[in-house]
Formats: sequence, C-alpha cells, structure tokens
Amino acid sequence: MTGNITDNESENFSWSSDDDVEKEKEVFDTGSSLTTLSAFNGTAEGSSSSGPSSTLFRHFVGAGFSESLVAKAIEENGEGNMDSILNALLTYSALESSPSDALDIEKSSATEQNGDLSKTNNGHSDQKIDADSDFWSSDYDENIPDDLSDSDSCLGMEETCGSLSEKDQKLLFLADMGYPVEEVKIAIERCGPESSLEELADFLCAAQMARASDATYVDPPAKPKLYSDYAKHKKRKLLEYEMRKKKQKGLFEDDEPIRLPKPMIGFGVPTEPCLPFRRTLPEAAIAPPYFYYENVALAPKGVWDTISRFLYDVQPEFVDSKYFCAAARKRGYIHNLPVENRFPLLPLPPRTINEALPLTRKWWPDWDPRTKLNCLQTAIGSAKLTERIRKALEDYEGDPPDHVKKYVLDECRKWNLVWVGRNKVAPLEPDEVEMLLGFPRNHTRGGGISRTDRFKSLGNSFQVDTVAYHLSVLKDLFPGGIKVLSLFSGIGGAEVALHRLGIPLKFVVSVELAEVNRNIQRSWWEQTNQKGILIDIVDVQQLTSDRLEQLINKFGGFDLIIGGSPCNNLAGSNRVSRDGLEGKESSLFFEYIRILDSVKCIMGKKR
DNA sequence: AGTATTATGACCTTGGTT
DNA sequence: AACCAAGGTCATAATACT
Repeated sequence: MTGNITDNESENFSWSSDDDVEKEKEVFDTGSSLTTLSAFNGTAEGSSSSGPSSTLFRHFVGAGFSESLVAKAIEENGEGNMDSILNALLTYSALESSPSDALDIEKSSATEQNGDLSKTNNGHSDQKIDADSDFWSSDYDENIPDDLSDSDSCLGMEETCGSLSEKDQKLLFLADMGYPVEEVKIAIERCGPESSLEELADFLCAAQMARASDATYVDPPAKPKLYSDYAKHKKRKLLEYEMRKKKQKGLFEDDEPIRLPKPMIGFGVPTEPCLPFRRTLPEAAIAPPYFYYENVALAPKGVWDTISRFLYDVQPEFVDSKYFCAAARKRGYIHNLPVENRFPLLPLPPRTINEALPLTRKWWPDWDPRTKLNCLQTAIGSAKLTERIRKALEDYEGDPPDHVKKYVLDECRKWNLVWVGRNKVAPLEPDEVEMLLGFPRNHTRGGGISRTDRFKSLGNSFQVDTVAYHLSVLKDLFPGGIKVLSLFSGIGGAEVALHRLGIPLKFVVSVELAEVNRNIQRSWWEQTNQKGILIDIVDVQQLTSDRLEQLINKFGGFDLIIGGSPCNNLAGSNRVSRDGLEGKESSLFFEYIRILDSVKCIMGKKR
C-alpha cells in the first residue's frame, strides 16, 4: 500500500519533492518562524486576549497561503475570527486564480494539485492515475461535444424539474455504468452522500478488483466499452457538478461541507459486513510521522471542514463506537494510517447492554427497547432524577401508561440510566464505564482521584477498541516498538490501545494538563511493566520546536502523533460555551497542528 | 478547600408533512 | 421549499455538603 513508510525509504517523501507550498513552508520555518514562535511562547501568558495568533499565522502559511496574504487577512479580520480569516484567504486565492475556470475550484488548492499530477506520480497517486488516464481512457476530450448533445435530455431534465436528488442521480448513473445497484448504494453510504463520482467509482472499482482476486467470487468480465462511456459521462458530470456548486454557493464558499456517513462506520468496522475500501490520501499527508486526530463527530457546522483543511485536507473517518461496544460514541478521526488489513482487539467486547451488564437483565422492562447505551459523558444522572422516575412508576401495578413510559425512556436515554431493581434505574458506575470504553478495570480508580473526576476523565476519553482497530495496522509496521507523541492524552487511551494490540511502546511523550490524568497514566505504565520511556509534559506550550527537535534528536523521531484536542467547546452537551473552534479549549487544536507541522519539518530536514 | 449534587438549553441532523 | 417535531450530545456553573 502506498502510505507504508518505513525508515529505509525515506528519500521520496513529498516534502522534498516539489511544489510551492512546501518550499514556502521550508523557507518560513528556517526563517521567521523562529522569531514568531519564540515571540508566541514568550508572550502567550501576557497577551491572553487572542491566544495563538502567531500559531494561526504560521499555519495559514503552512496551509499554503502566502505570508503577505495571511498577514493581510489577519489584520483585516482580527486574530480571533478564524472563519473570517479563512474566508478572506479563500477569497484572495479565488481572485488571484482565474475565476472562469470551473474545474480549478474543485479542490481548495486545485492549481497545486494539477501540478502534482503532472509532475509527480509517486506514492498515493497510483489509483488516481489509473482512474484519470488509464481506466476511462482515450477519447476523453474529443467526445465531449456529441456527448453533451446526446445527453442533453438528461441534463435538461435535471436542471428543470430537479426532482432527482443528487444521490439518486449518482446511483442511476453508476448503475447505468453496469455496477449493481446494491453495491452502488453501499458505496454511496460508505463514501457519504456528498462524495464525488470519482470517489464512488474508485470505491466500486476497488471492490471489484478485490473480489476479482477472491477465489470464491467470479467477477463478470470487464467491459472496456463501458469505461470509455464512463469517461464521457464523467467529464460531463464533473462539469455539471461544478456549475451547480458555483451556482449554489458562490465562488468563495468552500467545497461541499463534510457530511456524516450513514451508517457511521468509517472505512469499516469488524462487526459489520462491508466492501473492501481503498483511499487516496492527499499528497501532503503522505509523509512520516503517522498522525491520528480525534474529536466529536457532531461538532458545530463547518468545524470539521476547518479541521480537515488544517490537516492536509484528509477527510475524516467518522465512526460510532456502538459498532465496537455497548455504548454509542460518535467521533471523527483524521489520520494518514493505512486502512487495509485492520483487525480488532480480542476478545470482542460485549455489544449490547444485556451482555455488558447482565445484572440489569432481570429488571429490564420489555417496554424499554434499548440495546445500546448512548454516549458516555462526563456527568451522570442525579439521584433526584432516579427518585422521580421511581415514584412515577410506583403508581402503577403493571405497565405504566404511555406518557409515563415516554417520560422514563426519555430520561433514561438522556442520562444513560440502566435498570437495577423494580422501578429502579441508576446511572452507570465508574468501573462499568471503564469496561465499556475498553480500559482495564480500576484503571481510573484510587490514587487520589475523586469519583466525579473519574467520570470526567472517562467521559473525555477514547473508546479503546475503536481506536485500537484503526491503529492495528501499525503492528506489522513497527514490530520492534513504536515511538509515540501523545497530545492531550488524558487517561492514556491511545497508549492502552497500542499496548493491548501488542505493539511495544518504545518511547512515549505524553502531554496532559490534568495531574489526576497524568497520575493515572503513570500508574498504568508502571503496573503494566512497560519497558520503554514515558516522558510527561504538563502544558502543550512547553513543547516548543526547540524541545521537539531535542526530543527527536535524542530518540530518532516519532512514528505516531496521536491525540484528540479538547471538545468541550464543540460538544452538544455544553449549554454554556459551545463556541466552536474559536472557543478557549478548542484553540488547542492549533497546538496539535503546530506540533504536527513542526515534527514533520524537523524530521523532514533530518532525512 | 475539595467534593458531590443539581439544574441549566442550544444546536444540529433526520424524517416527516404541508 | 418551508416547516415542524423529535432525538441526541467527550458540559458548565451555582449550590450544598463534607
């Protein structure tokens, strides 16, 4: 697979190969970044007004905008308003490039990507090249006119009556190409309703090829004629899509917003059947180290678009942990890990409430249809509430009337209450939460942590089985152990996941502000007889580029940078300060990308 | 002073109807 | 298109209690 990066093939990483973005980054890092960074580190405490301003600057530049434009955008929009800055930058860029060229708007940095395609074919672009040139080959250009003419009816229909949804259009179209309808449906679900025809076709094609190599399945013979037809349709469709996008959103909006997939299983989960999937990473994301970023899936509008933009335009993988355990946990993960040949932690955890909490079975009324818990949060239901529920139920001998059932069920869902006796519901205990999240029993117990803090720490953590499934591909890549930089690591979900996968932890730098969490992780580290080195860092701002360089020099770089930045400004449960990415804690996201970029640069220079 | 308890909506998505 | 209704969400801050 294309992203497999081992130490011995470090020469052809993309940062050294080409393009202006990288050059700019390089120049910037060797030059002014030092001053701005040190200024930032030095004055961060004092100029509390707008936190990571120079970090912002640096990473807008890192994202490919020129320094002067970034400076201008920040000056005009203020440091606090990130969206405005982004909009301004996108506007500048759009104005700079020719606005008449529809295809240039397709990707946010279309011109650079075109350059990439013509210049470099290494790494990830294999499949892309296939799709663009080989597969739907030849008469790409010549046939556009008569293709347009012979498809006018179709086009006109769509534009005038517009009754077909975009999804249905894609479905019909791909079905027309000879793909089975069921497969197309799966592809659309898996790639998301907003996925492009290219993505869908890639998906379907990969599935077919995978099956072709599978002895039990006899693939129908390929039909070359269809593919050339496809080339024509594809061209027209793409143009059409661009037109519609431009019409709907205007020039300055970004691409289609990221949508949540249904079902929310990302590139697959061990418990659900799915087609094999291959993905093509953006060029900029294919370079060591591996990174893995996590946050809540249901963030305010546009947040994931922004996050994705800062993480090299890698699309998030949205996964609901209800496919791994008995509790839901809808999260987005942006990573550059391979997605083939994943395997789950064994034994598979119980996936229903019934199995996970067998003692509740006896008391579970048949009018409570829940089989999964909702998201495990940081706060639990109050005693007053469970008392109210008990009293509401005690008035009736058998089944309560519907309105009481609804009240009880609503509260049970909202607070994840389970049945522990006749007419008695209760919130989960901390050890039950530990188990559901995949942590060893008593992971967060004792050592001076309060019960309240246990719930808080657990509620803020990874679901270990889910993350481990994604990280499982690292086991073959790093048989001798792995060097991890763990940001906002909390109670150490990432470390626990790697450990349970049997991947030796050679070297872990863990950044965590809360002392109770550091204690938990240190305690786990010692109890599991880890042979590697664990370095605690309290504040993420202590991880300056100097410090990073020092650490990298000492231990030879990092293999994996993993972390989820604080979500409390994004989470729906927050009634007070759901401020999006500009929130106080959410801004730590920019520390994540600062550190990721910094490590990439330092490690890049070493090679 | 630290911990436990409690009350406190809003935003987004989805699905349905008008 | 517009509207509505419903479900779900890695939380915060005031208050009470040790």
